[in-house]
Amino acid sequence: MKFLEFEDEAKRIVAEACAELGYGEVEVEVALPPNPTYGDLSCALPMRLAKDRSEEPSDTAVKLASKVVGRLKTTKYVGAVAPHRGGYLNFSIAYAKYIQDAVEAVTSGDLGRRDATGRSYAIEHTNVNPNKALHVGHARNLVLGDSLVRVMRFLGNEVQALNYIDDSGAQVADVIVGFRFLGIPDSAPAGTKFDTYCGDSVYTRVNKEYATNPSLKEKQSLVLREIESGEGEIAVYSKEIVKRILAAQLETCWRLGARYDLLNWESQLIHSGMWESVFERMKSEGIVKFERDGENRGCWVIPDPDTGEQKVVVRSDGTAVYVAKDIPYAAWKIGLTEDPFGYEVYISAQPGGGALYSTNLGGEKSGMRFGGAQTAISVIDTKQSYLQRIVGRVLERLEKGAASRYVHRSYEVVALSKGAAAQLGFDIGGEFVHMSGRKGLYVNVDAVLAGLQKKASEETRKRNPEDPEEWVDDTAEAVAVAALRYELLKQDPDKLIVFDIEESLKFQGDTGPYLMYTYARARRILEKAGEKPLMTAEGAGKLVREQERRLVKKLSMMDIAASVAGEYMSPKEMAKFAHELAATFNDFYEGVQVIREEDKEARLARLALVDAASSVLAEAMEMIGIPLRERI
RNA sequence: GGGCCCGUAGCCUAGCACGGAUUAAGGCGUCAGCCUUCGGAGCUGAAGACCAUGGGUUCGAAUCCCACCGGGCCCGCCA
Repeated sequence: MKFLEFEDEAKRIVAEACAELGYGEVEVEVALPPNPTYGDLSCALPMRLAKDRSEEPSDTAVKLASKVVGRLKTTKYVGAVAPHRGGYLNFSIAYAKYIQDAVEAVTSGDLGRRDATGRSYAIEHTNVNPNKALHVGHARNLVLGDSLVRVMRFLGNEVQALNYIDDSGAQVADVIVGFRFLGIPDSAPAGTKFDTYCGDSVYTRVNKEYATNPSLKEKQSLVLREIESGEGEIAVYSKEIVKRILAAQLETCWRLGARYDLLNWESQLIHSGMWESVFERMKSEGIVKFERDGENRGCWVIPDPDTGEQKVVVRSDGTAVYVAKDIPYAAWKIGLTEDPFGYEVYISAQPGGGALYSTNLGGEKSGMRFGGAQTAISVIDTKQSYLQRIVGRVLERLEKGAASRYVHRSYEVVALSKGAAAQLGFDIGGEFVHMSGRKGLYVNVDAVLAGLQKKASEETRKRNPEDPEEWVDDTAEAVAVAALRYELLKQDPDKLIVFDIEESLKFQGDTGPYLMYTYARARRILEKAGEKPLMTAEGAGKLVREQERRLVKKLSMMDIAASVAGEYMSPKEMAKFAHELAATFNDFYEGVQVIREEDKEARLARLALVDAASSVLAEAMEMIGIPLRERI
């Protein structure tokens, strides 16, 4: 938004001054000064110029500044420039004009989507095996992926949000084994969600049985074969169970604010014929080779050019391994294969969102097109990095440049603190432990949300004693989602999160609820004012307080944060920005009166500033999926 | 054995991509303040860090390079 214009102006006049002084064509870089007393923007160019010409940096800075000053009449937003003895040029914003334009831009809906690239993205996330309820580790994937979808859309890209359903793997088979061979009833007791029931009571129990009952393990491979063939009574039954579990999981996903465009079923991928055709191409291009002897005798392998190691893709019995499913799927995402799928509506309207489609085989395309994106982003945890690299390498061999269009957005997993494990009845040795669905050592997302919701509803009730129960519940639910999403998103994806239940029950400080609170506070001012905000040149001229300037400067930098978030596929940038903006607003709130300001022009201008700040905060919150409420 | 990631106050984190300003930024916790004033899920102040360690590059390193210590993960004809 306006800050970028301010930057561009500063760069321009420095470049012009350099040309005038005979420094030639120089690349002008600017940065935010470490301390606001230096100004609003700084440029270290004099230091570099001085070094090349063995001058004193401060002399160069002074010389350059004197030429830059002469050009200030050509700038709208650069109000002053000052040399600093360290060799810097420091620029200050011409605030009267800047405040007026920045606030008006926001009010008229210009949020500076100047990075709109119009690229197409296929972003895959969530991808939970349909045999259990989501745990907080899955939630990290979902929050990262869904926020990325939101950021990319904000930036003007066309995004398909994909959710891959592994309906033909061992994990699903285990649940079917439990129902069919251990006589476990296939309906959950009252009050328990079906996904939770299958994960907690069926999957873990079957895995315990495997240890003592070898014949049960044989049943698993029987079930697995039937499911994979897609035919027979067990396959039909499994499909029904998977649908029921998925329905329960989607409730949790929607609760967390995620929406998808397409479900990709692994069972259909297998029967689509894509693997066979990709495999033929891999053979003819020499990407895979058949091993005649050695330890991989009888297998098709992909050799690793770096290490000389081999990755088996087709076993000696002719069946394909796991990664062999990923290759055609990846190829489909970026359009390296024909699209074999039809698409049908799976759910006509997701809560607060559009239709959710599903692939089908041999059906109509119903006018929808998926796959074939310019760039595919797969949100998958860091453990899969090795396999994802192999996929990328194969794609690159199939088509030059394809590897750069297939991006593995990796992230570290969520582990449990000693305390959280203890609450689940596990006594662990160290300070944290990795979650395990098989052992039942995991924290259920619905349970976490329920705990957060309970605490939030107490807080909300205290503040709003007159409001109806229903409103309090709904508000508390939103606060709970805000708290969890923010906590999982704000931390760098490369860092392990050690989840602690007590620790997560915090609504103060650097949290999602803080953002909601700040937004509600701002909206309250606008509601109570009973006047229409109006930014005029006269009014803008009266906003000379430090808190007002900091606020307008911060809100005018949202597009910078969004473009960084998009460039590095790092939605946490938006979390950081939202928090900074909220803190800046609260500082303004404490120090500056709005409604009680007697001067009408100043009052209406300040109202306009509050209006703009709340709009920008809302936009940033939406990009990370934090719910907006007028009151909380 | 090969590879990837993490290490910043008592605790949790930001800053590292593109190296800059003798005040390294937040949050939790601790201590001291701010409700006759637009919502105290807020704000202000204090104490608390030789940025794991040792070298190197540079006028300048939390940031780049090398080494090393500690922690996590990956390297199946499992999925």
